Amino acid sequence: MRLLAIVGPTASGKTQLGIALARALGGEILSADSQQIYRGMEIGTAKPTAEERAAVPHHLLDLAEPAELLSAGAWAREAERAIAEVAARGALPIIVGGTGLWLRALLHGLVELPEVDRALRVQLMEEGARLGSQALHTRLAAFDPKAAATIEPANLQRVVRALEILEQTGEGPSAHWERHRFRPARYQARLLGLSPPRELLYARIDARAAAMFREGLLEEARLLMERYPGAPALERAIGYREARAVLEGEMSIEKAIESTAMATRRYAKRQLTWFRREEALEWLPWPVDVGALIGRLGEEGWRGNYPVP
RNA sequence: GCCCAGGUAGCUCAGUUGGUAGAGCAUUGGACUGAAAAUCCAAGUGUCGAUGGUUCAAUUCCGUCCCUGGGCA
Repeated sequence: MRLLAIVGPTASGKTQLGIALARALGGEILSADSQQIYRGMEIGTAKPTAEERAAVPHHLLDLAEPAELLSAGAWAREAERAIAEVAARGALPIIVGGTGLWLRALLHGLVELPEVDRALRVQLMEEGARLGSQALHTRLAAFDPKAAATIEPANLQRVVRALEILEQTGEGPSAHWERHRFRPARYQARLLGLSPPRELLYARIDARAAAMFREGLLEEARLLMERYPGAPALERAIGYREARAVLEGEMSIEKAIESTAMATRRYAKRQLTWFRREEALEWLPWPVDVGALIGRLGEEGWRGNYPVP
């Protein structure tokens, strides 16, 4: 099955480009964004607006409540289903998003494992907090030295995940990984990368952070916090955690804007690191010549059966 | 004008009983198989306010000056 994917760091213009391509090529958009899946988290996640969603069908937004957790695997299964639907309709599926792991989960699949056992995870994290990440890493090394060698002892999250796999399957993660290795590309995918010059990207991020607070992020966060107290997504997502600090009187708005922009810049940098490694990816020259790109993709047959407006 | 405290990395600061310095954050690079906007790893950076003196050697001690904050006038 053929599909297009537009990736890149946050604030690089993926949403806009996706819409332009979808309109011109008869496509529908599937978001690959780990935060835009949350209902109610609109401003802070820069979710496509109602107008944008009216212009082109969007999928995989608003899949969960902020209090819920959606695993990469669960999301990928949802995405497969949505892609099949879009394709069945004769439209070109266009994935738009910046969550590298989720893209990989969709395009290459993850190892086959049982769903995350929340209780087990909580228990292991508590142990980690008590005994230290190193101690759990030592335990992992005793059962699966290969996996332990690839995980930093200080990286509690990864150490715990590895121990979960061991507990749940009776087999160390390295055995699963070796059998899997992301080998099969499950779709005929054309990956396009957006990467504005760093200075410009950072300027856009700074402007966006300020705009979010100007456009009501605090109010949105306040309502969500009331409705979903302690929701992990609200504590984790950039912008929302800063908004919470403001609402709890721990931070000034100016500081929150600055801190949001800073965290976003760091996040964008990590996204770039992730996507740079993707060798099948074509980085589009900046600024993107959208008309030329549409022409080229159309000639190559990347289009749906929809009438081109 | 006088008194006190301070001036060290982009920022906040530590430090050197005299042998030209260091942490956190930022920045940059990297890792990533169901938390991924998460988590973790690595690296660079300095006319140590200026100037004169003492000394083999001054960012460190002494003098003068400049700047910042506070107090007194």
